[in-house]
Amino acid sequence: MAFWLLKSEPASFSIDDLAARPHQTEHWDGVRNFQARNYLRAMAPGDLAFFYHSSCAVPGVVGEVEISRASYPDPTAWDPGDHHYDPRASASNPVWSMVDVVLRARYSRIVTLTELKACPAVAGMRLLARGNRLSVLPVTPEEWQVIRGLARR
DNA sequence: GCCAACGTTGGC
DNA sequence: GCCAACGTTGGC
Repeated sequence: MAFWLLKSEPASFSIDDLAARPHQTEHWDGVRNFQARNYLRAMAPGDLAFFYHSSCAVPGVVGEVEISRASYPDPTAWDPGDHHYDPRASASNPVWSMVDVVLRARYSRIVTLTELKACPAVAGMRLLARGNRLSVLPVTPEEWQVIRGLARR
């Protein structure tokens, strides 16, 4: 079982939006970066991921989701009306993948990016690497425990 | 709104 | 295969 971090802009899709979904589940679609896609493909049902709010007033980890379905073709890639349409993709050549997630925890407070930067125990995490822009990132078991602990403070 | 960092594209 | 141009991400 592995740990991950999923970024989302709350103006587009927030953890509150996920909480409001039927069964609190959602397709994690629209990823159009190959490295991020490969991480999606490495996910297994039962894996856990932090839900991270980016490009907003207070960026940070706001909760946890569980991967409820392993990766499968992302049909938004060959929908010409979709914002993430990719002309290379088709039903026979999907190119892009997505997973399903289900909400597992909504933290009572945000573990802010500022706080993570100030925490030596997670100084090496991928999220904090210089110039990092990936929307799907691996998290180590140690980082998972530390951040989860911060959430309870 | 600015800017640094990065991935992708396309000319050569 | 190189590299400049461009688009995107995301913090500030």
